[in-house]
Amino acid sequence: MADDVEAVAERVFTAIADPSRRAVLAALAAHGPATVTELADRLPITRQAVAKHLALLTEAGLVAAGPPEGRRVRYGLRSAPMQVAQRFLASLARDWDGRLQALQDHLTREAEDR
Amino acid sequence: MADDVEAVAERVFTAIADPSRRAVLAALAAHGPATVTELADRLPITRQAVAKHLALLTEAGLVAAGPPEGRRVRYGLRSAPMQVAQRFLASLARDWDGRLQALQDHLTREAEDR
DNA sequence: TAGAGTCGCAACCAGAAGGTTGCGAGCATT
DNA sequence: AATGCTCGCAACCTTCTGGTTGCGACTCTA
Repeated sequence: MADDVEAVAERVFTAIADPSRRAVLAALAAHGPATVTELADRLPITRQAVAKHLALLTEAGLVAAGPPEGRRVRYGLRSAPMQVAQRFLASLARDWDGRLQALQDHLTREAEDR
Repeated sequence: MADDVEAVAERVFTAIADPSRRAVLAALAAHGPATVTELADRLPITRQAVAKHLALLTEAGLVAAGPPEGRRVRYGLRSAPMQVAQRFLASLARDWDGRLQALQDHLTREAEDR
């Protein structure tokens, strides 16, 4: 299903890297679940543009379609993938700092040898 | 200077969303600071492609050019922006959970009224 | 001083991304 | 039955992006 940590993180990052997408997420966070047209009203883009962004956000797991109320479909936030991305970032930073520390030691040793 | 939290986070996210860029960062983390051509040797892309990615990564603050050693230029990792992005993610998730909790309460109250 | 290696700049190309417009189809309300 | 919504699909356009190739310039060393 290709849902290992890095894959999830990649989708989350590409998702929230776009300003329009962040605007969609912000609108959902501010006013609660909403339909496509409601979001299109609040945002400066077309309904179809919103729909495309919602598709991508759904793919990333950040958003999910609620139970269909007649013909209307409401989308809501899902914070689970964010925590995965967060952990990914944390482990990355940890690796870097470890490497940087090792490099620092290495340079120190080199300087002492000289 | 446009270096508020959201701007930094956006650059970091777009930076690490790309697989080639993550590969560059991984190479730097694994073998320590390196020059453009060294990185191009380890990766399946051209030197110029690496150079472009390094420019973007530098712009994002994730990488920095070390002191020039003659003509050679070594690039190293900087983890500071990662922590900014991490905090950004954390605050986002917190906002969402708060909103979701509020919505949950709202629905519960509505159900009880009925 | 003549190579060999490294770097930066510019042009170019194909494909992906963000966005719009234009439909046709399903539910309502009147 | 007719109007008025909302939704989904498809085509199209423009810009951004990842990547390559082709130089010219600089540094080091034999």
